Amino acid sequence: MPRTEKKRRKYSAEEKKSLILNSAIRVFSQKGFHRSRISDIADEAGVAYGLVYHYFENKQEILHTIFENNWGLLTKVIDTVEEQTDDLSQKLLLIVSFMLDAYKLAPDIIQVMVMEIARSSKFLKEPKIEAFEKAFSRLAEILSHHQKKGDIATDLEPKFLSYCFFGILELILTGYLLGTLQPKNGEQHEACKASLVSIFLHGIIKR
Amino acid sequence: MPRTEKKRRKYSAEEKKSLILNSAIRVFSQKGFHRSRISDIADEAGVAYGLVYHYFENKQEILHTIFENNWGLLTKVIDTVEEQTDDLSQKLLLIVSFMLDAYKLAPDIIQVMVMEIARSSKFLKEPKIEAFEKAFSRLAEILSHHQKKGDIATDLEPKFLSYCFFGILELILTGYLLGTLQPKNGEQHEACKASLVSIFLHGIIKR
Amino acid sequence: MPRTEKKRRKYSAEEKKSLILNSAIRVFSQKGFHRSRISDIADEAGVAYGLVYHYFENKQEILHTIFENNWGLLTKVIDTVEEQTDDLSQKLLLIVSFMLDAYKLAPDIIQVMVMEIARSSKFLKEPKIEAFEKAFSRLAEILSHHQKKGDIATDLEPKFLSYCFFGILELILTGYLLGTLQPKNGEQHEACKASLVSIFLHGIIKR
Amino acid sequence: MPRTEKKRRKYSAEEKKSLILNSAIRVFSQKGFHRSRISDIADEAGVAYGLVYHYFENKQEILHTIFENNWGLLTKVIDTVEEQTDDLSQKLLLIVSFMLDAYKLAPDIIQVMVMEIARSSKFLKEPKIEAFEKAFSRLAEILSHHQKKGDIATDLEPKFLSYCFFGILELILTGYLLGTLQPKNGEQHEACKASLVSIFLHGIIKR
DNA sequence: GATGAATGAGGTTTCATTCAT
DNA sequence: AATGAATGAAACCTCATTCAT
Repeated sequence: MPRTEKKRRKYSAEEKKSLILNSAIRVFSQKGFHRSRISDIADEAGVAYGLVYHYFENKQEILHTIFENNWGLLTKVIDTVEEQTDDLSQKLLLIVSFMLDAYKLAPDIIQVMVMEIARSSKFLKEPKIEAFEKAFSRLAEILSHHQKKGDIATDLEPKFLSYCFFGILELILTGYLLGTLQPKNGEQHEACKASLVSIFLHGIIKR
Repeated sequence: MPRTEKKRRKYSAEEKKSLILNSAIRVFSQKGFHRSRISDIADEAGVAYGLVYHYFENKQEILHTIFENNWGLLTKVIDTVEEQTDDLSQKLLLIVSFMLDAYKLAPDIIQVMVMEIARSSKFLKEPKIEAFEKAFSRLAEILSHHQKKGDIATDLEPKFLSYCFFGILELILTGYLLGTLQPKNGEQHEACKASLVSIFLHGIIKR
Repeated sequence: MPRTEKKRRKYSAEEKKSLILNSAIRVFSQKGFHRSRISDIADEAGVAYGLVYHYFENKQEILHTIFENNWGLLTKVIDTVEEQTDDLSQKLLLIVSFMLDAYKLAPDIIQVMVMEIARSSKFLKEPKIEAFEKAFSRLAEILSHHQKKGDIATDLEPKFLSYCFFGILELILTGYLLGTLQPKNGEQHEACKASLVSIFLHGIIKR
Repeated sequence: MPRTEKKRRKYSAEEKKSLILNSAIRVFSQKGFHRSRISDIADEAGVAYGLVYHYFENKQEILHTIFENNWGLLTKVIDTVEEQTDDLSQKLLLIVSFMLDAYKLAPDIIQVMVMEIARSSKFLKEPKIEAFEKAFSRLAEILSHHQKKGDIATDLEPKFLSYCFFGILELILTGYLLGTLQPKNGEQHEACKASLVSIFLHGIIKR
């Protein structure tokens, strides 16, 4: 019977959970959270739908886990940006890079984060909005620091700017996701990142 | 007493439809589209839920109607902006004004448009994405015109800029809606609009 | 105002009721009773659906009226057959003629009578089954009379034969209605009637 | 106590499906298809109504399954009749026997087949009419064979005769189902079958 | 761990019928 | 007589979740 055992033991518990989570991301991304059934996720993962409940409390918790796993990454990037450089434009480029590269690597995750979580956050328990808020605040702090340094015009509110910055990123990603904006590749992809930073820093006016 | 007749026919058909539509906007805005039941809408309007089906095919059509009614307004604003002025910054200000004022006047509508429609557009029928796309394209045309005039840096793609611009607006509104960003009033509200245009045109860097 | 009056008075009350009834027959025949909505009938008649309730108690009563109007005709034919001739085969031919001609003249009525009323009679109030029963009994009486006269084999139960006879007619009509059996025209239509009588009287065996 | 375990899994999946199907037959037969609710079926089967949807797409599919399961039996009987005997009257007796015995064994099934399916077939998807048609055609072929053999009068169309034959059977069964015709038992039941065959073959005229 | 049968709350939708105008 | 807005019971169906095996 060890042979059969092995077949079943192809994945460890943690791997199985991951498998289900990734299936969920794919399914949510394709059909949207509300239109996705637990059985869709289970089918995608190739497991019985009852098993999903071994690893997750309920459907909502799956979405929550996706959020936790990935939003943390952004937070971490923003947090470590300070350590990497002192240059404002470099800092912004790191954030832009992270997000656009993330789209390249895992558009499904971005889809879910942007579309499903942002959308429903208003109706969720407080903690999720707080998490969002934290990222915005951290960037605001960075901007505030540079404002004090004299890099940024003093009549602009850092928090407000933080929303502007992420707004640009979010809608560019949305355009990519909807297929109405063509994502670039290779060098152009990098140029695109620089462009975004430049637009935010210097605007679009020809100087 | 015919004038004060309270039971039925207080409203004309068109008014009743409007009543239901506005109730739907309020309910969708408070609970989100998926969490809203037809009976919630009917209760809010003070009618039997069967009546909702007298005026609308189904729940989705209510959302669709909200979209049609309001997205058209934005499209019209963008379309008429050209006739009002030749100045790029004035044009952008008109658009910004329309959207931020709309939030002031009817935050519920903005909530529904941004959260329920914009973010779930991927799952909607094609035509809706097209409608979105049209607004982006119209702005892109305007920007393209000014690029040719020499107002805008030539290395920037108008369509891309169009997404940046609306992205800023969208996330500012989202911040207002989530309550994480404080909307301003009166003069400051106007200053805020000018700020947004200025950020887009000249960036945030101190000159 | 007499002019307007006239327009409205195009139909008398009785004519309007007839109009609705005939529309109902057409609609029931096409969609079946349960799938037909009152509004379908009203549309077909070109009136408001509320008006249907001026002339009929409810939907069921419409069906009931169709039954009453038309089943009576068959009963009358069976009842008067005795007066017309003494010959068994002539009597049966009169009944067959009536039913097959009725199909030619008004297949919709036959459709409704056969499909909607016969089928649901089990679930209706007693009276309807009684009415059916009466037609079968009357024919049974006629057959019984001829049995006593020595025309019909004595080991056959007249009531039983009555069901056989109507069964033949009913399924031939059903075949016509379903389009799986080709109705004949003109002379062949008459020959068909004679055939049916002959089959019932002498069987199908070659003599 | 595992043997007497009463809560769940008393039946295998296939048995449970059968249980629901048989409950449906009973309910349809008593109340008619349209008047039967899914919950009636579930109650009759002693299960939650959601379970019905575990085994069947929808209500219509239940009816369809009943049809498939049982119409197939008749088709098979007609198909195998040729192998059993060369005598026309024996062949017809086998078919008559099958149908009248089926009524004895499972009047509910006959009720549903005759009342709900046969009579509403016009509104069902094409395939169902085709299935009916096939049985009629098979009998027509058999009759055609005997016509060529010289058993049956040459001026009669086999397809037409096939409708006559099934018409007789159908209305006799209808009489039984409506309770307006007394079904016989034992020997008389057998005599009744013979009678039907004889009527079809030799008619009712005293020779 | 794994399965999928079983449950039933919850929501949508239909449409016969009523009734003010 | 005529209209169609209004009502709400009724039924279907979905699917998250539980739980015996």
